[in-house]
Amino acid sequence: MSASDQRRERQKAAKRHAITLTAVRLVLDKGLDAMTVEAISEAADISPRTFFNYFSSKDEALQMRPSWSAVSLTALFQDRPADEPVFRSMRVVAQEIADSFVPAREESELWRELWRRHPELLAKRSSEGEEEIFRSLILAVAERTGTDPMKDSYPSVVVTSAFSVIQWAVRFSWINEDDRTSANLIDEAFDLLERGL
Amino acid sequence: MSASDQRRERQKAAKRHAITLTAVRLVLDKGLDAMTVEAISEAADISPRTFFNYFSSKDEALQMRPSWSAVSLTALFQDRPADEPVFRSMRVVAQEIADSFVPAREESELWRELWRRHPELLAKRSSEGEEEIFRSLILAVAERTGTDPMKDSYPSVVVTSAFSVIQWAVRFSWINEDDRTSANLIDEAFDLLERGL
DNA sequence: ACGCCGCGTTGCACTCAGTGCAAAATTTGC
DNA sequence: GCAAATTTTGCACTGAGTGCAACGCGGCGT
Repeated sequence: MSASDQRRERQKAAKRHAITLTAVRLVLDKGLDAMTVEAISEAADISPRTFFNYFSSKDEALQMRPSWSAVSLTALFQDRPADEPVFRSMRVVAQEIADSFVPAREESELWRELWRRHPELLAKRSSEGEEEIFRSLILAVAERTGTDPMKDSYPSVVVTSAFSVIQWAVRFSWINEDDRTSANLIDEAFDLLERGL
Repeated sequence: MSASDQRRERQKAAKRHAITLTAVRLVLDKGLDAMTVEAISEAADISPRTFFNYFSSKDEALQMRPSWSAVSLTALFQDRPADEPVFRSMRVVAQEIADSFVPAREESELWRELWRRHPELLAKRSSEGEEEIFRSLILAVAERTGTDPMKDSYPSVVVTSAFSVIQWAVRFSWINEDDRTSANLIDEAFDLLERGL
């Protein structure tokens, strides 16, 4: 039961991933307009109805599944030494997020081309669980600094600005030809924010 | 023609605004789920088809029309003295945006209640012309500092982090009971960013 | 071997958003 | 009051997304 349950999970994840790749190829092949649920389903050899067993919306099929969650990111932050400066700890979180946008090697070109042609897709991503991540991280920062996030702006400002530059760095590095990686860009941006604008 | 054209514009804007108010009241009354295009149209006494002559999507009816554009905001920035520090100029832009989220006095309670119950709507807003605003402002900043925005991160970091805290400030001030206005919060946040995190 | 069970897949019918087109209604200029 | 321009509307259609019930299939006990 546990063994076969896990196997099922793996199979399900694999199939989901296969559908995603099919969808990406379809978009690169025929364009975004041609990407109907029907077309994806046919290409992936499943029924349209089954598509929605794997994705709750059409767009979801074009997004990479994040390897982290609000919980794991917050844990990452909280596991840092308590006396480390808050903003230093945020860098660790930032790099973790940036890494999650690096696809497997064989797929790298596929995604790069998709994002180059349709940069909106790289933006759309975030807003999903973002709300919860923000709340959770802001609370964690407030706890570290011993302040009340409803009174002190610092935790909110740190988290929101950090995430905004993370998003910028990821987009920039994937859309443009540039020898700087998103990790590099995040470092540059964090340096600027740390020393003040 | 110029005279009556302008009148038409005003009438159209007024009608659009009336529909928006109808939609907001409908949501407060019956909930988001009940807000179908058909329901809005009926309440506003127009045909469903006409609804789409005024709005290109259902959600658009629940958003306040910004009083600015990429062009006007960039002009605002560029009209600042050339020797003023960039970040100082950004405050002006920030306050302009914050002001645009203050509804007319009689409608204030309506919007506040809507945003309190459905904070997503306050977030959804931005992404519309955001892309263009960012590009335009980043270029303006780069011009002021005499740098290449593809090489120097500074302009991008300033603009993206500024906008992220603007968004936070607006949301925070409208959702929570707090005696600080969004202008106050933006000042606090900009102080933090200016001196460094 | 038989039948039962659990689970993923599928078909079907339905609601609703959104669009193109052409006809009808209304407003405007003269 | 008439003709042109503009706005409103009906209609038909595509496509997303959902609930439900049926179907297929592998495992499991007897």
